[in-house]
Amino acid sequence: MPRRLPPGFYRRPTLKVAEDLIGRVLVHTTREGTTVGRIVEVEAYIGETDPACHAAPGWTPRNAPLYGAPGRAYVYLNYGIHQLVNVVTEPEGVPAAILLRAAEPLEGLDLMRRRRDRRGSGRALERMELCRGPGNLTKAMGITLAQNRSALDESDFYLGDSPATRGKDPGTCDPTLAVVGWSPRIGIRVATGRRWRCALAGSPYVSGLRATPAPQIHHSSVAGN
DNA sequence: CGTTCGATGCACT
DNA sequence: GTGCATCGAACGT
Repeated sequence: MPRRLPPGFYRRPTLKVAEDLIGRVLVHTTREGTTVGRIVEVEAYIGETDPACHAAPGWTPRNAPLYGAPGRAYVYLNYGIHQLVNVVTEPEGVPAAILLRAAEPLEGLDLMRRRRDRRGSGRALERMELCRGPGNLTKAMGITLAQNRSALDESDFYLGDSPATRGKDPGTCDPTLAVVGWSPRIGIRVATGRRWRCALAGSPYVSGLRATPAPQIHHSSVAGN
């Protein structure tokens, strides 16, 4: 079993946490079973001065989790349909979070398919499609608004150290060796100059491959643990 | 390939 | 009333 990342992991500069998150595993256990995915794509939303951050208008009941303790989940409803999951970063009081956008499915693929399966017609989803995109990821992993504010060091869903395996599939690797690229965040019309989307270079599990410019490779090896 | 567009719910003005 | 940190079906080329 993966080891949970401690709250201190999240109580750091958000861009650093974002980079460190690539290659970690997301685990969620429910009555239905356990699903595990390796994080390959995230986006940072930092502070009231970031116009794309939900904290831009200042504190509200909705965005309150952003101002709370790091290492907790911020889940919200998007477009009335999709539930998007973030992890809160920075010291308490600094509103910032990281949106989980895509993962490489590792365990519980059948359960993911059942959760994703759109009613009626449809071929079986490929592994690559199960957790690609923030709305798809939460659906496949069974994450809902019920997880809002939950503490990842004691919740039944959490982020952890990745298994030691690496390099079996294209674009997969250990977080201590992850080569990441930075690009503009997807789906927003403001602050497009901020390249705060971080993805595992070359991963086929990343979303928006057609829609966005290739991530800029800037670096690097991330200090593990 | 590509682009458009409807579904859908809620926070905030 | 407006505008989303989206998705995928349905079309056009």
